[in-house]
Amino acid sequence: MNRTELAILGLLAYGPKSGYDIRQVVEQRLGHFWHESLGHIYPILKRLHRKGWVHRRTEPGRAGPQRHVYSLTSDGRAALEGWFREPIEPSPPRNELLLRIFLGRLAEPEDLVRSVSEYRDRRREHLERFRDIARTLEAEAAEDPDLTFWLLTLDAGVRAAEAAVAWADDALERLEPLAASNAPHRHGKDEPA
Amino acid sequence: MNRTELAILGLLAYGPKSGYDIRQVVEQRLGHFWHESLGHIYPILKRLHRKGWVHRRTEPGRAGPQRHVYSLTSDGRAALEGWFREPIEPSPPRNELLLRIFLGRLAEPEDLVRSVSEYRDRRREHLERFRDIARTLEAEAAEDPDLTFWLLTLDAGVRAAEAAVAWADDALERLEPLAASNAPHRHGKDEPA
DNA sequence: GGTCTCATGTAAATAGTTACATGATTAT
DNA sequence: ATAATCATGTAACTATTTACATGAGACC
Repeated sequence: MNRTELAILGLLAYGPKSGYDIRQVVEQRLGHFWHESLGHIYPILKRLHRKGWVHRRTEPGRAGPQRHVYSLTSDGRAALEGWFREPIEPSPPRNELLLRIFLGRLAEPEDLVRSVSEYRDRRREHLERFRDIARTLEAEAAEDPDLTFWLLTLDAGVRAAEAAVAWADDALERLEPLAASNAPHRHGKDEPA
Repeated sequence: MNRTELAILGLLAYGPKSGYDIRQVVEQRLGHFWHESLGHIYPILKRLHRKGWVHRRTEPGRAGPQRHVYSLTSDGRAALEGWFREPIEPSPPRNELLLRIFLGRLAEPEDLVRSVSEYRDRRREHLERFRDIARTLEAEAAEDPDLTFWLLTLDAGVRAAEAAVAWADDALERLEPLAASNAPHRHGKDEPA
């Protein structure tokens, strides 16, 4: 069962939505751990409809483009519930920064330092953003029955970002000396064995 | 420029390899942050050859299947060096566990608890494995010029896994009470708004 | 004799992104 | 006027996995 299908079913369980709506929700609420493009959402909605997991209604009395609103059918809800019962299998890792570090001996140390710095900055921004959102949610959605779950996803983001920043700080301490000793007088780079 | 192409170029920079060899190295050395399947490696090698980034040599005097050994050309090395100079753009997130947590109100709390427990166990195993490998490397490859870089990738894994386990522990503390109050007397599940 | 590892590759399918195409409404 | 937002969808492309197909040699 496709992950995108599940994500969409999950969001529809909270109420009917158009493809465009789904995109908004994914971007605004799931953005820190999930991503979907419109070019993917529309075909998947079509597929879900073919399978009978969603019902499609065209909003009447609209000028311009038609608005199609989708809602969960009972089959769709059953599929969603089935997913919750299934184990999650880890997705194969692909961390481009770590690939670059691993091959680090082939690179100019300054390039590694820059790569890690940029990563650290990005993760620091995430950290602040996640904390901000968590604070806002705690204040403005204090009564929401979903609050616990949302805070858990944010906390996961915060912890991961903290660990990433701490790693990057440490990595920079080890990489900067290499760049410093390399910079003053540059000959040709050593060929790897 | 394709990430798999880069990974393969990077490994070939350490010496000529066959597709099969590359698979072994990816699995054994890059396994904690990178993945490639054979069905992907072979076509990519073909493509790299077409682009003139690798040279292909068929090993003579072998019975059975031919062994094709690839090595970097200077164009290939240039491509690799270009990559080091380029910024890394973050890949769109897709965290299935967090998706499940986010939609948690739709699930049975026990299912959430199980999902998080399994995740925690998996990450704990990673943690031990990474620490093991780091210890082994420090002892057996103390002189290797790549050691620093390898240890950095492992440290990233260790820190990420530690943060993940800590998060999971905390999440379980918040989710288990929900499961407990749910389990004794189960009526129908509440419908979401 | 059977299974594991070595060794290559192709084919089919799935997943997903980006660019294209269209056009109304609303705010500046 | 013009840009942004609302709104849908398709087409082309890229990436990637899994299954299939083949066969030798080594080990048990």
